[in-house]
Amino acid sequence: VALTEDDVLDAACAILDEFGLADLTMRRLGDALGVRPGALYHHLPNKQTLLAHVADRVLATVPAPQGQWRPALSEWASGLRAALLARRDSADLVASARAMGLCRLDAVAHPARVLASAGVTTHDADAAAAAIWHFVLGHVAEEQARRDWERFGRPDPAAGPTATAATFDLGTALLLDGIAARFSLP
Amino acid sequence: VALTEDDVLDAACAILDEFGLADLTMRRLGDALGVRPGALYHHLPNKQTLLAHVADRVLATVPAPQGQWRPALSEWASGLRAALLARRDSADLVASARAMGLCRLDAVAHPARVLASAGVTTHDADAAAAAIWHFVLGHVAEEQARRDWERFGRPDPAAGPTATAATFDLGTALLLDGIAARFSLP
DNA sequence: ACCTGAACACCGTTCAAGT
DNA sequence: ACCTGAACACCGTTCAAGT
Repeated sequence: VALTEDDVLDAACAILDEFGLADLTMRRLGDALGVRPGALYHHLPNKQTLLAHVADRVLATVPAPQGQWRPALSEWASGLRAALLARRDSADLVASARAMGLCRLDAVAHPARVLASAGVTTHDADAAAAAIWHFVLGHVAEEQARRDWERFGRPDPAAGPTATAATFDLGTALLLDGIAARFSLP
Repeated sequence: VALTEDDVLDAACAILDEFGLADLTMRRLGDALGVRPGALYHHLPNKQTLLAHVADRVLATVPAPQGQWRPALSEWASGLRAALLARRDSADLVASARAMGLCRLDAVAHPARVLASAGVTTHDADAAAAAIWHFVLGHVAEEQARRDWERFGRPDPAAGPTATAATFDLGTALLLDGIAARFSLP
């Protein structure tokens, strides 16, 4: 039976979760699928788009925000964080994939629309949604990097304040408070 | 004359600015210094710490915050962004270097102290400073990624809202408004 | 159409041997 | 102490040739 692009993506996700982004290599991927590295290029143009498709898979699992703006954006932020934490090293993946435009932009367009329909300028709504997006990606990137580092690093004793669920909740609360104050939303 | 660790870092910064992080390789670095790749390992244990030292150099140029909390944090945020934008691809560099603890933690400790001396719990101050940190790094990472992509990518027509100076200023304003509101600071 | 086999042009890192 | 020469174990990608 012939290989599918979905088969390749499934195997890529499995390697990612088990061994991390540094070990997700075209050769290892070929091995996992019982195929030579070159065969992968019949299903994907290059590694870059492979990673972009994995990033798209991750973002596809974050639920679209709905309801009143504040709970909607709050749940969107934690939903995005949960989706990223569920797939190892995916914050870096999504960040670089989005930069090259291969990533689904809806991810940040949806929350912007929520703010826009609450009465905020589309210009301000875009910027505010982007601010939450950047905070979440930066926060989770640090969480996942530390997780990778702990997996085979030293105990890493007094390394300062750690990025955790509590710092995440406070960060998003600050942004939502700021949105409420600056755009005078209820 | 013998090579210094500073010589290696200087050459690394030059390659970074001219060719980007993807082309900053131990072999190219050796070529730029007129030396074999293996010779670099007499001055640095590995590439990872080389990158961490470059990240430290970048962070060393961001001025420490002082004065009233709001202008102090505002200037610290834009100072951090300016320092990162001055060195190509440095946002990714700093993010990964900080994850492994090799980076100077003072970078985020200073703004936290500003908030603490304004009357905020050290716990909350740490989290709020980390929130600004994560936003800035996420924002600049996207700016630099897009800059890299434009350097030899397609025109990239309607790629949605771009990370720019305006979105940066609004994002930090939201965070500062949130800090003022949540911690009831003047 | 899909895959093999084999190559091309690279990597980071190590280490005996020279000076 | 510092560097060379040469190797080791990898990379992503391409492409004729097979089926």
